[in-house]
Amino acid sequence: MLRLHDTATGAVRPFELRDPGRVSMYVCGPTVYGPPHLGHGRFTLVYDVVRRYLAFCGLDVRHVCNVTDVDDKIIERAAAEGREPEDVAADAEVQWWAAMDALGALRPTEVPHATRYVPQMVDLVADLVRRGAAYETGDGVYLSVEAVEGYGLLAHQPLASLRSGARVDVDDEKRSPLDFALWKKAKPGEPSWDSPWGPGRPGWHTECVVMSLDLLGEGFDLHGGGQDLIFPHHENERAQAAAAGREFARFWLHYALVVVRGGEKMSKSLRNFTTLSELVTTCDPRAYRLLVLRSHYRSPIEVTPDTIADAEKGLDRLDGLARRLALGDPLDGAPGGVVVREQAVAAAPDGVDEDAVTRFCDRMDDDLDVPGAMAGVFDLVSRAHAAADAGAHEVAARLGRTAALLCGALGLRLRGDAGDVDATTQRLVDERDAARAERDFARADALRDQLAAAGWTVEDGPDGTVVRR
RNA sequence: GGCGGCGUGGCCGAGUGGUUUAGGCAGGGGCCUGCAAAGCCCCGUACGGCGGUUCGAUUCCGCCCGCCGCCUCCA
Repeated sequence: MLRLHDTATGAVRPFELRDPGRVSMYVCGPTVYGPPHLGHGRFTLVYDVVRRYLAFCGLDVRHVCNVTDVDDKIIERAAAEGREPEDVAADAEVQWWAAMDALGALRPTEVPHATRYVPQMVDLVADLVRRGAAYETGDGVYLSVEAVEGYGLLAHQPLASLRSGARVDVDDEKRSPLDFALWKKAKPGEPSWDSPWGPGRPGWHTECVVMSLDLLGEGFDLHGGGQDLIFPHHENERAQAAAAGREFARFWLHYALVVVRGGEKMSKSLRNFTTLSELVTTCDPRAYRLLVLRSHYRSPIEVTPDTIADAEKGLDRLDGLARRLALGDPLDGAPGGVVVREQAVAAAPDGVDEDAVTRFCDRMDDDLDVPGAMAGVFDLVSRAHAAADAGAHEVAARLGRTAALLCGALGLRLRGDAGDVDATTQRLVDERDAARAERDFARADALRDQLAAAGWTVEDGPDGTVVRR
């Protein structure tokens, strides 16, 4: 039974589902106005792993991830570039999915867009006004946080102390500095929709309330995002749902942020980010997944050239086993693109090491201790090599297959092929084999140097020379 | 000012009240190899500081120091 840390209670507790066997999860996706960076990559990878693990356990997962396609940032960007806001959003969204695909993440099962839900948002805001929880001002409609039972639940702070720390500008029309916009009245040139309060657009927090409840229903299982969304975004979502008398998320799952050298968080506003497209050109995207898998989701990860290089080495160790044992990829042809434990165990003709799978799940069930689970995978790698060295090929195959299976469960594909070897390179390899057969080692070494200069690592195995990049 | 988190061996990074180790990377020794590479075996007696609880704490409690996050937009 999976146990998860819930931000609302601050405790790790059993992940009990609303509907047994089915998981409903909603994660706060991007505002599409610029290129996604490493932090967004972690976002996608963390929830990709959550989803895959739930599926691995045999659960049917609905994974909703919204796209915010109307927002101040988009409007500002459009104005600055002399473009239409919807074009800015559309282009940024294309970039978003390209980057997430490159990371090997499954697409969410549903991707609602804010602009498609405006009428329903208007209904929610009107309902909140009707209930006396929201009020109209000169520039919009605001939620009165005073009217919300338990405001501060996620921030773990009472209303008074939140108010004392508030850095927002004083607005005479707002009853409390913490009151937030549900509806923003349109200024000239801004995208707008009709409403009882005149033309305008929805505030940021409202869309997630409406879309999550529409798609997943009240009391859905899991709501997630980065730790930077806890307050005010998620607090304000919960506040609206509570004020509207709707049951909201049962669990709140927040992951820690990506930090740069020195521990400062990576963010667009600090301008210290690396885009995912840059990352993917400099390293194997699987290395970034492994980097994310090596730390717990609630710990910050430091991404630097050194930590990426470290992950690449680890990846090479995993790939090395796949090469040696010619392991297949359990994700190839997997229904839904996910590995399911029971099916995988049943399908493997020579079996898998079920003890290792159980240990893996024990670690994962403990609030997703992915690093602990991966330690077990690396342990399998060592044991598989040792078995192969000892000539116990069936044992080695079973252990190796298990390692590949568990990597696949976390969305990490191992690569067992050495990559395409071009004709020129193959000729050098053949020449080197011939030289070695004649014990002309000076020539063999010269050829190895030549191959190395071209970026190939040369390995002499029992079946002759093998090269790889 | 309020709230929360973190400080583990050269580096990254889990975990735990005590007889037996996370794991990866780097490093040292050995085996294998024509030499390498890959792989295997062995090696490092780590838990910010000061007190307290305890038979015993890195693990619980308190204080202190340092770092970070949130309280404004942000994955």
